[in-house]
Amino acid sequence: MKRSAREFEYSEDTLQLSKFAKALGHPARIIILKHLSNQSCCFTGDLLEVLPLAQSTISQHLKELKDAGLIEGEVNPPKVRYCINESNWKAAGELFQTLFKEDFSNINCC
Amino acid sequence: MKRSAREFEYSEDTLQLSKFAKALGHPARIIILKHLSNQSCCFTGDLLEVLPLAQSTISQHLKELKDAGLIEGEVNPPKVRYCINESNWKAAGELFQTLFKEDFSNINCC
DNA sequence: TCTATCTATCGTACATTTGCGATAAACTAT
DNA sequence: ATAGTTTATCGCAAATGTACGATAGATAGA
Repeated sequence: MKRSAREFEYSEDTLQLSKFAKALGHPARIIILKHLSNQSCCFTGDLLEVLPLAQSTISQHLKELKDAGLIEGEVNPPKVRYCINESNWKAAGELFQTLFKEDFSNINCC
Repeated sequence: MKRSAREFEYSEDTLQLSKFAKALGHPARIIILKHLSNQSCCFTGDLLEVLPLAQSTISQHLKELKDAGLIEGEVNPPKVRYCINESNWKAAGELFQTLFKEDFSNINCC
């Protein structure tokens, strides 16, 4: 096994899953996603009412969620409406479900 | 809404979910968890054969997974056997499932 | 006791993340 | 044109994450 992270290729699924997970790895972003998936639909920056963060910080979190593909924004000046990106959301859900499908209930381990 | 991250309390579920997600937010740790959940059972540091990383780095990743509660290690000198922490694994699976349960299939959005 | 094996931890370097205020950009409405 | 509203981006500081080699600790076996 190569001892260099550079030349190694993780599988596409592994990379995708870790990317989604990383995007979920901050409580503010969980709040945003919960908010977006509760609102039956889209949404703009009244996140300022929901999160204890500066506008610029929230904008940054939105950008990360967008870069991860979990949400998308529709410019509707001067506002921007954010929604869950449904296909990627579905894909993410499936990747997590696959990872956690083992239940170990009948395995006598350790 | 307070404009200070310090004094704000995220809900327990949100914090727990983001903590689990953060632990999953690196491909090496995904590999480790997949490996541990495929082996029907426990495991030690033959992760060196699986990952392109130095032993110390792998040890660090294991520590993060352990700190997040996703795995546990049983010292069995000079080796250490790592296993999925089943109850936390189950809890994590449920938290993710809850987050992703919406399917949006009948909502006309954006 | 000495050696070999396995793992954790330390120290270090570099990159990324998180947060803020200030500012710019884009459009509406006056 | 001007002013107001909303959001993104810049610049900065502090904290955290990632990776490595070197070293320490714990134990089994010679």
